[in-house]
Amino acid sequence: MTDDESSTRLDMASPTGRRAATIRDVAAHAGVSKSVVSRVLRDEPNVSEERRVRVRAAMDELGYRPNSIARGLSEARSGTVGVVINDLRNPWYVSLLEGLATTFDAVDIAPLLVDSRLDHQVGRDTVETLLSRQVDGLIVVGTTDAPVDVERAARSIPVVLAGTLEPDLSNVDISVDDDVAGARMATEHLLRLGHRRLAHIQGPGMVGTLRRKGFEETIAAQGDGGESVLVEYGGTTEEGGHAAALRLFDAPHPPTAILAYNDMTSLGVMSAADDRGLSIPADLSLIGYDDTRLASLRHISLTSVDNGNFTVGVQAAKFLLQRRERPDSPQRVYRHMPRLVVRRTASAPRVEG
Amino acid sequence: MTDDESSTRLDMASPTGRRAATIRDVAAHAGVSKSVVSRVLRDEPNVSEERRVRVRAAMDELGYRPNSIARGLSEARSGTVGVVINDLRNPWYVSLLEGLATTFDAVDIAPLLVDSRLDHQVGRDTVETLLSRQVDGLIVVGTTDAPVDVERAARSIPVVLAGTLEPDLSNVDISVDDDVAGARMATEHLLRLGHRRLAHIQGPGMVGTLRRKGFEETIAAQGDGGESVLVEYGGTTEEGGHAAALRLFDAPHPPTAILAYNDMTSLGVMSAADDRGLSIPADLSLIGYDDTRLASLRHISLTSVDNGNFTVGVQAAKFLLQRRERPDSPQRVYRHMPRLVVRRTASAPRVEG
DNA sequence: CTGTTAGCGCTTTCAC
DNA sequence: GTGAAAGCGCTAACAG
Repeated sequence: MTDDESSTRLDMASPTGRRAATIRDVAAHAGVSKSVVSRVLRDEPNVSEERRVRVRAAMDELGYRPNSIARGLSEARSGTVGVVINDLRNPWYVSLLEGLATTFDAVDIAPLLVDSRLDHQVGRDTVETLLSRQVDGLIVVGTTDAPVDVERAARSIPVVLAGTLEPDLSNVDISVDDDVAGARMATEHLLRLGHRRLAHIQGPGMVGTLRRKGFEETIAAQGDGGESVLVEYGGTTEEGGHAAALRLFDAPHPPTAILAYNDMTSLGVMSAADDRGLSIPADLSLIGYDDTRLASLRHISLTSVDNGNFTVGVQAAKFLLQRRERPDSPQRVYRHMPRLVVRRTASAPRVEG
Repeated sequence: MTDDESSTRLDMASPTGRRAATIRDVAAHAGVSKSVVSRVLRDEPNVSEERRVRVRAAMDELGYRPNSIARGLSEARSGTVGVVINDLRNPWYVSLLEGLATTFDAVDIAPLLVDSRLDHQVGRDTVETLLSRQVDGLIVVGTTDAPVDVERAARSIPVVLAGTLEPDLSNVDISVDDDVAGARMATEHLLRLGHRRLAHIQGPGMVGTLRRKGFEETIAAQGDGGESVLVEYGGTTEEGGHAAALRLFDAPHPPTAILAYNDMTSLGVMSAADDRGLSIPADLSLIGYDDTRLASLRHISLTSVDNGNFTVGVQAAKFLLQRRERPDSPQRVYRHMPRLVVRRTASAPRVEG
């Protein structure tokens, strides 16, 4: 206390520098104990109104700003969650991130964003770094290249997968869209338009498998059995889509309609069509997936499946918050129902069949 | 010491839970003092090789993971910097972010990414929140809507502007590309192709002014004086570009070439050209700015000015690190020399003049 | 080289 | 209601 008194006369409000006011300074300035200030800070009830006011005033006068790091140390939490994204350059995750940020903001949690691809390049262990920063949880956005680390992390902190289904662990929640349903909607649309020569450009992983499944099952269930059905692997990139599309065009019975794995590969299909002088949608119908900002650009105007990534992000964040309360609760999966956004790249085929 | 001994028998290595091992546990396990462990942790020299090995072994056995929060509290720093972006949805910043991340990674600093637009919506004070999280610095990416907060922040921590010139404060460094030069390169390209009816779609702020300046000065300096020169305001969005382009098309002497503020507005120009049945580049040449991933999509293949955002980000991060050492050093400005990336949207005009 | 003693700024008992 | 004391996990003097 004695030295508190002496160090109190720093009286901030001055411009540059001076060490920032601490809870102790406020206490001294208001003539109360640290405890009282701490209680006021946390809006605890058991503080007389009079002193509460005094403390608030002191805080203002000193320009006091609570140190959330110190608080975290005491409370054994950091108020941050790690958000691992595999590649920032492919911006399908943007809405998802906004969903996360919005939800976490409300409970005063800050996302620590890391690009695992970048980390990988510099040989840094993404997850380990996050853990040593004491993140209160981990959100894995999209397919990760370090499933083992994720599993390890899940042993000590809540982990949620957003927009991906792997790695599937019993204590890791999942928030995704329903890829089978999304692919079904798109395929139904193409069938209804009258297409009978259809192709799918498949993407990687479980998500890729599910979208393909939705595509094939829908044709099997709703077609007349006479359809020609092609599938080519095209990865996730424009280049992959371009290459896959060219292979499809060269097939004996080239498709009149393509359902691509995502919007990026759709762009590749569009440029392949350009290369071959095929006009979209007159000669070729095309549907993408993700309904990214790309798809909605008028110049592109790509019919696409909206995967509801904002909502998926919100739900992922909620899962994390809930699992923080009950770490051992059983796995929960949220499947968002996607919807088809019809734009200008899909129409009836020029010639039937 | 005594109670250390007793609390030591937790012997981690077990799966779920158990409180994480601390420096104290390691010390006890290795039979040394906390100080020694701390020294080993920080790779200080004055530790005997033998004990160093013992400590390392103890760390491994206990699965020890340093708590960087606690370290930060001691060292009065957090190992994080706030990165404020005005709108995550416009992805021009992606490379810049990667430049930042790469540089900060190397010195073990984690970026705390916040979208000030989002914060604004929920009525949260972006900068204040970051300050209470004790960020060691602030990077403002692109135009900010809270220049006052930035100024306030600059009084207590290092602040650097990346990709923007405002607010211009004496103790705030700036890392940008040279917009006048970039616009000049693009305009020269158009002039050399033979265009004499040129237009610019201007963007907001200082950056917008500079690009316009580069455009106009180049024509004044290198044209023959007979050019027709138009400027329309188009903001930063596709919609803005679309509207501005339509106005230009309706002018008495519509341009044969347009330099747009950025790639997004260029996309708007492309769709406006679609609307009017104008073919690019046959009827209209178009150059964008930023050389985003959009521009490089084959289907778009937009000639654009590469602003070197990765480098700009790297330099911004370096400025921050340097200013951390010498907070009162004079303002420094890094201007990256951009370069023109020629693709398919600009060619010689169909008819001369 | 090593251990002891103080903190960093805050929360959290636990008496009063 | 309030305050004193202990402690979160680590670093930073300072004696030995």
